[in-house]
Amino acid sequence: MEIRIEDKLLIDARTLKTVREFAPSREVSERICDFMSALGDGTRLKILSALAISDMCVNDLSIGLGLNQTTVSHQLKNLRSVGLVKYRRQGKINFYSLRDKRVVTLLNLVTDLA
Amino acid sequence: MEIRIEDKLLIDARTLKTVREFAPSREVSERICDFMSALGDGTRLKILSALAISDMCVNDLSIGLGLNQTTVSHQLKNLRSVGLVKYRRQGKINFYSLRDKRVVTLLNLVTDLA
DNA sequence: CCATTATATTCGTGCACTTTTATATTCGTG
DNA sequence: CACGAATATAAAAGTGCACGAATATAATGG
Repeated sequence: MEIRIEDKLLIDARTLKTVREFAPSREVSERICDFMSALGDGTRLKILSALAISDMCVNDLSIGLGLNQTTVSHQLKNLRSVGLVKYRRQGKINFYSLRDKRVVTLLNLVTDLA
Repeated sequence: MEIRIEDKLLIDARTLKTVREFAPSREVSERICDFMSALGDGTRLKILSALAISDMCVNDLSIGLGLNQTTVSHQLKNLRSVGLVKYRRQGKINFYSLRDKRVVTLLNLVTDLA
């Protein structure tokens, strides 16, 4: 009679099943990771914190936060790609804002936990 | 008369002041970033999702999730260093668990947002 | 149409992080 | 004590990513 790999585990088969079912799917996991990674960077955190107060254009973010313009532009692109910010164009100026205000809630929760 | 850099901004001085005051301090920002980065990795997310179901030892995590033992060990160390998990030793076995169940709440919130 | 302002993009570089391979450590058992 | 199991650590290899310099694009004003 053969011995399955699961028989070597300390946890029971039922728990293992639950663990595997609870695990986020490949796509969901990837979305979550991208989302969290976006919040796991000092520069992006600064930008988000600023946008939590007020919509701002790239130049204001750059000068107001003391960051290079290209750096801000880069990170805004990243934040856009994971859907954290949006912008509206007005002439030659781009006004950026948070796409979902719940991000502020999230940031507060994390600040408590961290 | 001199022109200060702030005079070039579109946002008013008052808003700028608020933005700068709201910005998390260096240390807080770093803690948040570390914390979020820890959640921004597929392997660590798997481990945390598993621990959300049940305390588990390294070997069970390794086999149950299909990951190398050393990889699990490394990532558990990372998760420990940001205070996301803890463990209790029992003989030669280390049982890992979530340090704060609110992490599950956080994960659910993020899953909604992402 | 030229200059200027605001923003984006391309590209190169350096650094940090993940993973793996190999080895060490710790603990239980015969 | 010798051995095997469970875990950790060290070293090496591969990868990704943030940042900045230079350049491009787009819009406005003269």
